[in-house]
Amino acid sequence: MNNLDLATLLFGADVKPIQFWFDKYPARNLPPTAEITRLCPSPTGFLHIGALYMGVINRRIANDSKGVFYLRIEDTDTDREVQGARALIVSGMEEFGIKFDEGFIDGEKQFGAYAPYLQTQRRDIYASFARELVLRGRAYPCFMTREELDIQRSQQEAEKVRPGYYGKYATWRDAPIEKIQEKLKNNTPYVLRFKSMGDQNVKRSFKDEFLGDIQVPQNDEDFVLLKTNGIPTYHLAHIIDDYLMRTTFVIRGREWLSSVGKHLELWESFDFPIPKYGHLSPINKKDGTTVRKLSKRKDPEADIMRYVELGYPTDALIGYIYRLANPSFDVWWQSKRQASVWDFPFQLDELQKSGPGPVIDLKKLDDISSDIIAMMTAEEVADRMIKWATRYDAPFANLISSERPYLEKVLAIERDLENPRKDIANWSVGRDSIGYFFDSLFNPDKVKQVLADEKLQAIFNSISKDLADLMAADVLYTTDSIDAWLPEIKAVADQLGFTTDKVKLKANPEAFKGDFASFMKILRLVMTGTNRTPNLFHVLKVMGKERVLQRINSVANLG
RNA sequence: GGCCCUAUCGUCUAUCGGCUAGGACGGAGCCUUCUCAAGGCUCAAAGCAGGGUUCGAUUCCCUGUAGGGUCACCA
Repeated sequence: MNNLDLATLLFGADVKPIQFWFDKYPARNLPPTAEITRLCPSPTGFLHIGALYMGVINRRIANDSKGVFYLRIEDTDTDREVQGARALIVSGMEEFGIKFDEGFIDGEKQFGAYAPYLQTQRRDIYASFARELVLRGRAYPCFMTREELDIQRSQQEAEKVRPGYYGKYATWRDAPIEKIQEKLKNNTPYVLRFKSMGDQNVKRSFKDEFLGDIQVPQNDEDFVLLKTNGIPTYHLAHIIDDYLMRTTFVIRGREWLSSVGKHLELWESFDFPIPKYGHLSPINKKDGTTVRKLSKRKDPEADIMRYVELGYPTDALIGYIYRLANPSFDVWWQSKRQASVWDFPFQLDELQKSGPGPVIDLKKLDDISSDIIAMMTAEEVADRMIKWATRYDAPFANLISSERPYLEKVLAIERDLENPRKDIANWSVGRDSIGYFFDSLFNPDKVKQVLADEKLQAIFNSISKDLADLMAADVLYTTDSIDAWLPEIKAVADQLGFTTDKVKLKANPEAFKGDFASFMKILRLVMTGTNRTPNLFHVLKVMGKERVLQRINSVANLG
């Protein structure tokens, strides 16, 4: 009995030799500097912000080296697979403008010369390579049940030795062929294990692209290559897929760092060239006093669609991600706010390497986001706001899109300045920040309440009739500049018994209703119901005379 | 517990032995002003601890401490 006999016993005679796959998937025709990167999510739920982070980095590395970036979905854990998760991954990346050169068009359809990009559709490939390892004497079947493994583990723990399937604990490693044949004859389930040649006590040096040179112990575990159901574990699938798809740069989570020993030995057992590896820390969040990884189950902010729902432009999140990846984003952004975040000169060697990983900070996202929105034209803001509201706030969408020209005028206020207005961080604040411009959202009752709270109700009541008359002057709405408008509105205040002369007011407070500022405050509240508005000159001009008079009357008439 | 990684303002971080430790976000104050936002100016805010090496250590080394990761037929 030799390796070939064992291979045939395990896999039958029909499995294709690995050369078949080498022929089917030839090397890519790319310059040697081109990086081939990939994103390999598991379809276990929504698209995690960490996956987007990985996606941005991998996309940029491929772009900057004129390489290829592809999507491969790792669904070897059939138990954890969530229905529809594949489609969520594809649509989510698309939403954020991350394109794949190969992979999936939607949750089902695939494209690219190295297809399939879904691991459960690659079982024939894995079988060939698993068989190859048997031929090379580097893999063998193991018939231990989970119960037996558990018992062995407990014993190891009791003896205070490192738990695991290695060395003398690798029961089936050198089992006589008769025993294997017997088990096989009875159809006993088995896993295929790797036959490790490593020594845990020997360190080997490993270069991580982000962490630098580190020392890792050699692998000595006979870990599982094929599960009982014939599906490979991550370890086997990773090596085969990344070899056949010619990945040059594997970027993955920090949690894989302690598996590199296994992977290095696997690469070598196949005589495949080892790609570059880079391990990145996860994104964390502050939970009370502790910092922990953003959890798919517990943290809504881990879901990238959450940011879309909140109305952040997708570029804001991309910018924020660049910022996490490259601290120099801050400096660049300061001088380039009008640029697209995608133009950021991403530097690979700047990727953060500190241990725990960054803590997510939504305030920074707001900052970047309001910068981005401030740089948009009114037309663009209108488009995006309507688009967002159509999805998440239909009544508001109907309202603002039915008065589109008015909406654009509203959004144009203080936008064409050198330092444009920066008061919108996401579309969901639209209602609060510009809602009062629209009559159906303007509530005279509320305005009255605010006036009462501010103790301005009595003054307003005493001037409301004259105010309406004076505000009917066309000049208040036709002047082109604040400088020209201000004297006009001051004259109105004057005629109503307010004064701009603080000295006079102080000398004789009883003679006046208040200063100019308090007049403006009343006018502002009557028009908008809030103290937080742009310059009143613009507000009145955009609202127009009719609306202004109507609002004065509606607030006054409420008794 | 073993192994691996990491350790600078509240947060993200810069510093490739010379530091009065820099920037950004957030915070405070002032200026501008009809309010807000923005903008300008200013302020508060950090090197985990202890040992070495060195003329000099945030930077290099050791120990401790803390955090993270990992020790699955999960990825």
